[in-house]
Amino acid sequence: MGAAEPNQDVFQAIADPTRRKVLNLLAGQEMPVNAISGHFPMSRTAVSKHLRILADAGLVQERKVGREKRYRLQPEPLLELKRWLAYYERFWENRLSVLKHLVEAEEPGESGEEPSGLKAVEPGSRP
Amino acid sequence: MGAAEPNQDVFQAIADPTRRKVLNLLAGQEMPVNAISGHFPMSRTAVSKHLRILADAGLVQERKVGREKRYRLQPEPLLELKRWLAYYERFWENRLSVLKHLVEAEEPGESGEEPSGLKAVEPGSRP
DNA sequence: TTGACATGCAACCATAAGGTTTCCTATAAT
DNA sequence: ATTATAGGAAACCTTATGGTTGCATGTCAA
Repeated sequence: MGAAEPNQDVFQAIADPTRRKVLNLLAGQEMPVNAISGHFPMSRTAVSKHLRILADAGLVQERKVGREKRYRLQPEPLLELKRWLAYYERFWENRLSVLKHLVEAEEPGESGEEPSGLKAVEPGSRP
Repeated sequence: MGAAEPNQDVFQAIADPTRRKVLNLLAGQEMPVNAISGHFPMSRTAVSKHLRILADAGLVQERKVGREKRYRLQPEPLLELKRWLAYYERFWENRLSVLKHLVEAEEPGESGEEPSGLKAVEPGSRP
């Protein structure tokens, strides 16, 4: 592994299924490393490395309590993902309104955007 | 590389910056491989492999036109990402609302709000 | 036809990524 | 003091991943 430099990419961080599961675990509560690693078939060290990657991406926050280190979810970096996604959202909404019923629990009146003439701009960089 | 098995993971597919840029290129229009690879500092073959990965993830669709193969965006698989994100959205919305309360410091009437005891369920699997 | 263009495939390469084991350092607990 | 617990760091291994070059194939243009 080798989480070399800080500020890892969020897309990269959530690419791994194990890390996504970790995020899920930490969603509800704060947890120490041992408790977390108990949910995985790999060594504690391996989980620890995943935690470092998540921390580098800013997705979890660590807090030392006694001899243990508790981790908690820090969802803010996911905003970048959300913005990226929002850019493409218009494309599929445009094409398949039939699939709309699959997108359950969607807020009504999200955004009334362009009908068709969609120009390609770098997603994630909005004025 | 070696795009071994079909049905690659979407999270994995969008983890690579090059592939995200490819998606961005294909957002507006359909493009042949050569035109796509023209936007990258790597060989055409390399881009072609990225296209295969995207295709395996269902994010692009190919269509043969004469001697060229045109690719177009197929955003539907991003729905999975959206659902995954939606699960975590509540967490940061929760926090932001707390922040909002702190900043505004308006009223003492913040009783019936966030119990903060959000239970962890597997995201992406909704009843 | 003959040749130029557009792509795919195979073989290969270097490095990153996920994992393991072994040790080392703090902090409790007895 | 001594021992047990929680976690991290170093060294190492294996496989994925991103990339290259060279060759083969299909298609359009002359």
